[in-house]
Amino acid sequence: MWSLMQAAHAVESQLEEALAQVELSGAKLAALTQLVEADEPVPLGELAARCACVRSNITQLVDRLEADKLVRRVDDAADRRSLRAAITPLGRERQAAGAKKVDEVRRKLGKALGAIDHAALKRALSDLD
Amino acid sequence: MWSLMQAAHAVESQLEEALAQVELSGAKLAALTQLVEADEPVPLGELAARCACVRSNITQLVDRLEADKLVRRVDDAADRRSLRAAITPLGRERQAAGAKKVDEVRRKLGKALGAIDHAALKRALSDLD
DNA sequence: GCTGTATTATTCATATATGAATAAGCGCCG
DNA sequence: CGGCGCTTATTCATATATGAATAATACAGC
Repeated sequence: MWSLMQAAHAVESQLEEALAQVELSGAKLAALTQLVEADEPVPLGELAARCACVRSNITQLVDRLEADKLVRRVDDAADRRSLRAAITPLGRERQAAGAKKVDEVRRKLGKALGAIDHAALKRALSDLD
Repeated sequence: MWSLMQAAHAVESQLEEALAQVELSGAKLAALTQLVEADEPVPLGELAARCACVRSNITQLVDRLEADKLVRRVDDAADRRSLRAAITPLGRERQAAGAKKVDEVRRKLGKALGAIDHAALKRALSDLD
């Protein structure tokens, strides 16, 4: 159990370090990736759901992304309560750069990680509910 | 890679949830456990090293543990810069309760996790440096 | 013994996360 | 239509983590 968590932690560190080289964090990249995949402005609540976190977290994350000029808040025409996160051209670029970094890490660690029993891991996951 | 991290994340959630039942968090239990194992007051910098985190983190963590009456700061006779974290009787009780909870989780997840290739995980760990 | 460097803990700013409380707007039901 | 309940996002308080800057103390070498 502890080795599992140590390994995951180590992988996370590698990812964060690689992403820092393009001025991103895991959280920021995750949000940007959702926006790229949606390919249209996404309501903040929806974004929270897709990032599997609570809304107040997204509020702050989008604050920071907006300060970085990677995302803009746009009004929702249909519902005045709702704001949508719209990715900027710079945001798209940054997301691509981040995805590339992640892929490099994935490749670098692929061999060692590939040796882990994937089926066992999946079973572990299903046992956690 | 993603399943590894998901699995670790899920295990962490289980642990935090179990620990919450005895009013502890992972971070608090880790610190208390170090103090129990040391069996004497530990300088805060030393505690930071053993918890694998930076000093300022320990400062805050010990603030909270002190507020919980689980730990006391005591002066170091030999070095007036240094403060040591001393576990209280209540702290010992709480640590024991927390360790028990962790063990329950370990047992509950042991079977699924046991099927993971431990050697592969260790190799992955060594490849991360 | 004094001075400069290193080490101690703390504070501050920041990032990420949660959950409770709040404010604003939507929509249904009577 | 009007009010009430739900959903929206935000704010606030808190927990955890990092790293930079600060203050106090220790210690080595002159």
